[in-house]
Amino acid sequence: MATIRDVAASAGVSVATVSHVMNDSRFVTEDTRQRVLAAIAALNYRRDGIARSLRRSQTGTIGAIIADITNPFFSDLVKGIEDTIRGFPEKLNLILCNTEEDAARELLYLDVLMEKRIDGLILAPAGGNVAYLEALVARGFPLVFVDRSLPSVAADSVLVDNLTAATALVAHLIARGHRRIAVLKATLHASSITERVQGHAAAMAAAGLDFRPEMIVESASSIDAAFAGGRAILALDPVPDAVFCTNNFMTLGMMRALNEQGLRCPQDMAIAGFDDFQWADAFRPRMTTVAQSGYDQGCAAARL
Amino acid sequence: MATIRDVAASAGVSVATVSHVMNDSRFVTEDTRQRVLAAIAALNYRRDGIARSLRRSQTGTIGAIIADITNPFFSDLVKGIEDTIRGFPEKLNLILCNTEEDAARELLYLDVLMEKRIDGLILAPAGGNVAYLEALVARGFPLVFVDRSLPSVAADSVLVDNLTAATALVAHLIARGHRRIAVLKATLHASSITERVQGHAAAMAAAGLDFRPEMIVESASSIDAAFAGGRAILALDPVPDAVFCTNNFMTLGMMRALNEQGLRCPQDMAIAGFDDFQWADAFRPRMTTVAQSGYDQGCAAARL
DNA sequence: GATTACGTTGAAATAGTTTGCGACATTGGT
DNA sequence: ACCAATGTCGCAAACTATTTCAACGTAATC
Repeated sequence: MATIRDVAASAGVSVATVSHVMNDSRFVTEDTRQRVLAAIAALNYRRDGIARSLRRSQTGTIGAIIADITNPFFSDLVKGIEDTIRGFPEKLNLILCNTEEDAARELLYLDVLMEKRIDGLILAPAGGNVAYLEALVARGFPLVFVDRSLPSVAADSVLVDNLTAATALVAHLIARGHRRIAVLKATLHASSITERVQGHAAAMAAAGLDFRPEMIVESASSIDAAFAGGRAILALDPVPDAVFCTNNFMTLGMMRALNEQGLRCPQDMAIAGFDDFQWADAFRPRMTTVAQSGYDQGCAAARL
Repeated sequence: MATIRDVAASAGVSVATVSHVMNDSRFVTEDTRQRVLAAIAALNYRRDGIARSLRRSQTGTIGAIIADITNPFFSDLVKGIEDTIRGFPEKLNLILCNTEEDAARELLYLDVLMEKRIDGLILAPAGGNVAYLEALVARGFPLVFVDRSLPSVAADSVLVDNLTAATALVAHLIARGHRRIAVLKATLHASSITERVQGHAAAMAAAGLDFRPEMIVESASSIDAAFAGGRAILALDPVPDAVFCTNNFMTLGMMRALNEQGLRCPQDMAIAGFDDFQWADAFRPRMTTVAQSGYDQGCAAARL
């Protein structure tokens, strides 16, 4: 691999000049510039981004630590991030990490990303690691939360109004005559999920309906786990006439449980879900969902 | 930020010793090791991965250039890659790039990833850039293709047998009595897609059915484009009794077109698709699909 | 008592680039 | 002919961790 020194020697100039033509960082006569460019082409020289980063102390990479790229919400989000950073003149790119909602894994990733000297981080926090993150923003590190946030950490965040949206969604179910509305709740230490559950409670209370705690069924945030949770809901006595699913894994798992019992939606049980997915509109049954645009959230986070 | 020099001073040893305790690269007496560790903890020192990479000439990052993270096939694939590299003792991580099937963007990404000195690359080639890639493998750079490959580039690749799978799928349609089987083809310069179309032709020929070229409708690889393509197929005369969709975007677009016309699947028209998606089994209609595991392909590629 | 061997540590070279400072050359004005 | 101003470029010092080579101290051997 040719280095900048080889190019300089080949073009008969100093390494400083080569650096300046590559970065347009000061004036160089057209003649010497052409000589340098020719040498670069002849040697097939590419500058070494590592050495460059060391000197400039910025790497041109940002990190994204999310829960699960397999979840359409997050893959939309990542797409939004990438589409946005591609617009910048500095050639940024993205290091992707999946925590699977595991705070220990999040910490591991935080450490290695910091070691890699990323220029900024977009994080859907799994919870925990609060002190670590506080220290980060205290140092002035560019951190932005997405999808959820940690109250004690003073970082920008991109969020939707989960409480209002969930309240409206459950109120809609109530308006359509449903009374026994269960919740299939993902067990996450994420502010988004707890807010959605609060929305359910608020809507029920506003309609003067009471519900017992056992109508909130928890399951891990995966389709398989939600399937089991869905079964539990169908086994409730009395059986609910509607269920509010706190994210799209919950919705899918619930749907699967319904299918398994040969029940139909919405005749036998209505399903209202948080998170839409673009595939849904080609299929039956149609469900009531609150859509949040992962893509737009990704764009906003990247701009921050 | 503390440097290794600060740690050395604080522990009363040389920087060399600090380096060696961090890397276990030579024996250090337990006493001095403890002093060093204590100094590291006291200063909250993290080593600088950039300087480290410069010296060791490896970065611990690999690149993944794929078509579109929004496509469940690719997000499964990326998940497979990440789950696999997390198992390695060196802390690897992944830089993700979406080409949207654009060879020019692929080239851009190739350049910046090379500049970043990635240790390896997993690539779903958009086509083009052949010379560039040939030069890469000639230099001994670790490149592995995934989902598709470029015949002239001598790199490892992880592929499914598209021809056999597509042939079997179309033969299945024929066995169920379908005769006029159209193809909704994604316009990609990807070997995978052309092989699937060849599979359709092979199955038709084997059954003694002939089909006219206008029964192959092309559309860009997105749901919206495939929706338009699906309309075109429904406008064919005579109208086909089945459609083979070459990837999951095509399947979704076709389904949407069917819905729009109030047609039902499979009564009015059968749909067979390449690529399954895990959401599908919760919904109606059920379709015939050939499933390929993006996850497993990602694992295999990462191991290579 | 001197030499060898071994275990442990330090000093300095190294990686490839950016950048502040200064050197040299050319031009224009007086 | 001289001075100042401007234009163009080179030198060398950063940046931070790794690694080689050499040196030190201690113990063992002849």
